[in-house]
Amino acid sequence: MEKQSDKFKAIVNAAKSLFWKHGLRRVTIEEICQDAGVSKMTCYKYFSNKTAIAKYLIEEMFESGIIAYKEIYNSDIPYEEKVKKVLNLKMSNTHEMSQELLDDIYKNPDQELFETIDNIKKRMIGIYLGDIRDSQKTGKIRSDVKPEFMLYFLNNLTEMLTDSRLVDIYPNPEQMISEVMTFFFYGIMPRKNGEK
Amino acid sequence: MEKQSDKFKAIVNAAKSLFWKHGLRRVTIEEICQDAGVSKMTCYKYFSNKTAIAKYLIEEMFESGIIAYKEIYNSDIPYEEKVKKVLNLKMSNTHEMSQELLDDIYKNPDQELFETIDNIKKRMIGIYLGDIRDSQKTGKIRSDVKPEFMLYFLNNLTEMLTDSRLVDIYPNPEQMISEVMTFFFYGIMPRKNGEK
DNA sequence: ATATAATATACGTTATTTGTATTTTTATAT
DNA sequence: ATATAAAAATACAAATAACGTATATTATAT
Repeated sequence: MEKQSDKFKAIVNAAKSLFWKHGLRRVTIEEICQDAGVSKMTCYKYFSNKTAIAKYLIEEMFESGIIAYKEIYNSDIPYEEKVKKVLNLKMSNTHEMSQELLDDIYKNPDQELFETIDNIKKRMIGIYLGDIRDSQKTGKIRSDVKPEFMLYFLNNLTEMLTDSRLVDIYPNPEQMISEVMTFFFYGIMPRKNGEK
Repeated sequence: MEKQSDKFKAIVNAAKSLFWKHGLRRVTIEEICQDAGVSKMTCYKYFSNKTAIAKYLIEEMFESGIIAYKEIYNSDIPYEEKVKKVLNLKMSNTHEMSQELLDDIYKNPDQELFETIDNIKKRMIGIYLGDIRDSQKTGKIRSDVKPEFMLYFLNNLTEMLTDSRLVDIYPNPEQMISEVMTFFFYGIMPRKNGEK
């Protein structure tokens, strides 16, 4: 029982470090098995093919992403802090996954992976939208904004935050996030007297 | 004339960044061509196959390495400084070339690349040995040491300097090199009075 | 000893890569 | 404009590599 799961973990770990470094198409199953110290047959016991391994890894990643997000959202810190932390989380997630891998996933001929990601995305959108509506009800943010617009804008923000044309303007990412965050919360208008 | 060399450079550059990142076997010629923005036929004009491109790149790299070394050796700085700089050079060279690539080269089925590197190494050994003998004649270093032993020891040093078990002992690489250098020049015995 | 699980090996089947040949496009000079 | 040369696009057979499965061998534990 425990030995099985050891092998399983070995396969998953080997696959992860290879996929994360080289993407999907450059990595072969035999290579994964070698790195995992496991025979090909054992690998096929757990996964029917390479895509299945990738699928498992991606699901696992998103799952832990959701948990990390929920932890931030449910924590007892100011709302602005939460948004900042979530943005940071999303940024680090996209960065740790190589462009190589993302490209391979989206260009994948069999659309299984694409659908997997699509499903997870839908789940996350649901969670996000729910949280935004919740925040509107409790007066954390303006309620005369469509949650969908807000979500779209947030996604756009994370893209912006990884765009070198923006990044290069600031000496460090923290300063960039601060400025973007302030803009996000208060817009470009100068603060009125009395507003903090 | 100039356009040709542009394409050539594009191919070489694309191949270099791909090889350096993924090694040899993961990279295909078509991929190189795509990245270089060049058709496959054009690529085959300049290189007969993938190995030929790698061969060119490796020769170019070692060539520039030799030039960099000679520049240090012929420069007008204290002998100890020279050795330190050469060690630094060798360290950065091995680091910039990924382990991935080195593995592929040594495991390469056709031994052309291996021979290429072997030849270059022989050339470099000749240069090194000559310089060591020269240094012995001019009294820079003890003459009762076999140059071959010295060279072997120097190569061993560069290996040590990239060994994490050693690296982890020091807060930064510079300090490590300093200590190793002092040991290399003076051994473990305390300095005699009057010696600087 | 026997059953179980993993490994090693071999192998036919696909899929990919290679290197070349042919045609089409593009650029350049006359 | 037209001829010429060079590169790109396309197509393709041959070689190679990867896939997935079957079978024999070797450990391991009961």
